[in-house]
Amino acid sequence: MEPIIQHPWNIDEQEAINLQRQLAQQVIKEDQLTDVRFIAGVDVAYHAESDLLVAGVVIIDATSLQVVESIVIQDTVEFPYIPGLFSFRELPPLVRAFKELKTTPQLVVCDGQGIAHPRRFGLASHLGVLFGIPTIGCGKTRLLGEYEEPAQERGAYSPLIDQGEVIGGVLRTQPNIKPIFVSIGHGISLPTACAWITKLSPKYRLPETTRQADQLVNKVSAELNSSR
DNA sequence: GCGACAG
DNA sequence: ATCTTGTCGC
Repeated sequence: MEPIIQHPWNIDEQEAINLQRQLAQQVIKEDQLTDVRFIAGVDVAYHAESDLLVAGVVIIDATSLQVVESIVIQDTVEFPYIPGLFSFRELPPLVRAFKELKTTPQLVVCDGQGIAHPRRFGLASHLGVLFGIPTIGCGKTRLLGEYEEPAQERGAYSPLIDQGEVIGGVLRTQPNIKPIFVSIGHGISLPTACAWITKLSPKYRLPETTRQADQLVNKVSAELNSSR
């Protein structure tokens, strides 16, 4: 699949921030999902002491949660890790991986935040607007916002709030286990996003999409080291 | 100035 | 993210 909008990646910090403020206006916070049969999961692994990285995307069947396709590509780091500008580091390689997909997903789950971001435009929102596809931001930790501990039952979630605005949900995917941070990426509502992440996490804390993508890039990343 | 800070 | 072994527990 190809991006529906294009913009430069070789920009500086200030230009990146301006771009986020502009593109954030295109984020849709209502459900636009249609016949969700395939869901994509993405992740990136880095090589310490080098500028190499491995980006991967897996497609899982929405019903069986089994992997039906996976793409892995190797690339070089071109942007530093700056909280708030994460997508400018991981999106370039992920876009390359998406271009090689044969299967078109109807939903994408990202390892990082969606609108739970200082300018309401985290990795998930950026990827969603770029491809014009529904996305969910699913982070293991918080970037910003305050919240109350959610109930202990699986599927329970409490609002993540910043500046008096609900920017996401702190979701309990497994009973009595540390919750994860879910937020709207693009083309989906928070309740629907939390429902999907809960469905995608029948056995573990993290959804199958990110677990599978994680295993994929880590495996390839490890083989890369041993062969040197 | 100090503390926080997705991966 | 990555650096890193064993270990307590279901």
